[in-house]
Amino acid sequence: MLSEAVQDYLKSIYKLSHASQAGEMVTTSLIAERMQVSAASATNMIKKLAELRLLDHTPYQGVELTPTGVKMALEIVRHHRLLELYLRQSLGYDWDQVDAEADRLEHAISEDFEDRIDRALGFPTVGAHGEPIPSKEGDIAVHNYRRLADMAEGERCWIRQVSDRDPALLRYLDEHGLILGTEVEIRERAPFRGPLRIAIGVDREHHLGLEAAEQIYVEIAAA
Amino acid sequence: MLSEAVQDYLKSIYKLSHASQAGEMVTTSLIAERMQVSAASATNMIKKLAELRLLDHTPYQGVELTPTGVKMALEIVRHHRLLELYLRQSLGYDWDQVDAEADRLEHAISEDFEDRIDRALGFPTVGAHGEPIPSKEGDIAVHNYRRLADMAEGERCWIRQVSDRDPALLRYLDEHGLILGTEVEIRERAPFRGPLRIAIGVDREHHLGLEAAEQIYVEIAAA
DNA sequence: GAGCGAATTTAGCCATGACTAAATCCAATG
DNA sequence: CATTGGATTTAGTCATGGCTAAATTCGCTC
Repeated sequence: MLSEAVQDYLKSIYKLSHASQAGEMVTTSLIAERMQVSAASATNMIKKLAELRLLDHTPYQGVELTPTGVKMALEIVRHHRLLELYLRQSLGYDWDQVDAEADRLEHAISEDFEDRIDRALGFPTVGAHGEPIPSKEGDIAVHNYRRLADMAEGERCWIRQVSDRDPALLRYLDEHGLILGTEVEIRERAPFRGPLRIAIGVDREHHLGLEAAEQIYVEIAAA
Repeated sequence: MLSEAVQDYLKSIYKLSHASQAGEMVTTSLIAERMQVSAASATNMIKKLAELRLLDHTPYQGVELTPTGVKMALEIVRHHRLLELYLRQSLGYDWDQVDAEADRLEHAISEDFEDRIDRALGFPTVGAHGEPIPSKEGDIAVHNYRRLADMAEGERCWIRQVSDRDPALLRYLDEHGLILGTEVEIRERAPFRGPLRIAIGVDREHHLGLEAAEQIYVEIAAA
C-alpha cells in the first residue's frame, strides 16, 4: 500500500503533467510549489518515487510518470472525483468546498466504499467540475475542450469543465450562473489581456476576467 | 490538532475504561493488545498523552483519562458512531462492516462533514450497534442495560446494544434475526458456562453461546 | 569560454511512532 | 522475607517525511 504522502505526490504530478505541454517534463519546483513543501523535500520524494519505478527522473530536468505511476495516479484521481461528486450530490456541498473535503477523504476510503458511491451516483463518467472520472481499469476519457480564453468574438460554446484549483473562482461562477452546461457567446474581446464580454443564454451579459476564462473549458456549440 | 495515532489511543483507552469496572485503571498491556502494538510502544504513547494532560499515568499501575482526555475521546467516538450509522443507513453497509470503514474515515472527516451526516440521519442519539452517540458538546447518555448473559430463566427483554468488536458475531446475529429491538425470553440457562436457550418473539427458539450473550446488552421488558 | 543566477541536489537535522532487547518493578509464593 | 515470573519501563534503533544550509549544475549572457 502506497503511503498517503506518495499518493499525494503522484496525484499532483499527474495533474501537473496534464497542465503542461505534451512531452514537457514536470519540474521539481513545480511539484514543491503544488505540494507546499520545500524543493529539497520534493527532491527527496522524487528519488523515492523513482526507486519505486513510479516515475523516471532526469536529474536537473524533471520527472515523468511511468505507466505504473500513471495507473496509480488514476486510481487516486478516481477516488477524488467520485468523492467530490458524492459530496455535491448526496451531501449538498457547495462547488468550491468539495475539493478540500475530497482531499481529506480520498486516502481513507476502501474499494468497497468506492464501489458503493459509484453505484449510488449511477456510475458517472464526469466529476463535479466536469473532469473525466477514470474507470476502475484505469481508462480515462479524453475531452477535446478549448479554453474559454481562446475563443474568438462571436463564437458560442457550452461550459464543460472548470479548474478546481481556485475555490473563489468556483464560488463566483456558481453565484453568477456560470455552471456546467451553460451556453455562452463571446460578445467582445479586449485586445490584449483585458476581460471578455460574454452573453449568457439569451438575455444576460457579463464581464469575465481573462484569468478566469483561462480556467474554463468549453465545447463549441453547433453554428 | 491531535495526530491520528493520539486519537486512536484515546478512543481505545476510553472504550477500555468503560469495559472495565468503575474506578479500575486501564493497564499498559490492555492498551497494547487493543492497539496491536508492543507494550513498549504503548508506554511511549502513554507518556506522550500524560505530557499532553490527556490522561494521568501511575507508573506500573495504569492510566485514567483526564476530563480533557474524555472530551477528546468523545469527539472521536462521536465521529465514529455517526459514520457507522451513515454507512449503514445511506450506503447499505452490513452490520459487521461499518466499524472497520468508520475506523478509516473517522480521522479524515471535517466538522462540516460531521454536521451534514448528523443532519442527514436526523440527529440520531444511538449508533448502529445501539451505543449512545455523544453530543457535539461532549455529553453522552448513560444506558442502564444489563448483559443478556446475566438474565435469569423466564425473564423477557429487548436487545438494545451489541458490542462492535466481533464482526463474526454481528454477522451471526443479523442472520438469525437478533437485531436491535428484538424481544427475547430466556427459556433455559445451562447451569455453568453452557449456552442459553432463548425464545425470539413468539414462535422461534435459539441456542446462544454464553460468550455471545456477554456481548449483548438488553433492557428488561415490562412484566 | 568565463561567470552569474536560479534551480536542483546533497548533507545533515528533527519529530513521530513503531520496534527489540535489557532492565526494573511488583505481587504472589514458598 | 527472599525469590521469581509477568508486567512495565527504559534504552537504543529504524523508517517516513518534513526542514535548512550548503554545494552543485545548467542555461544564459557577455
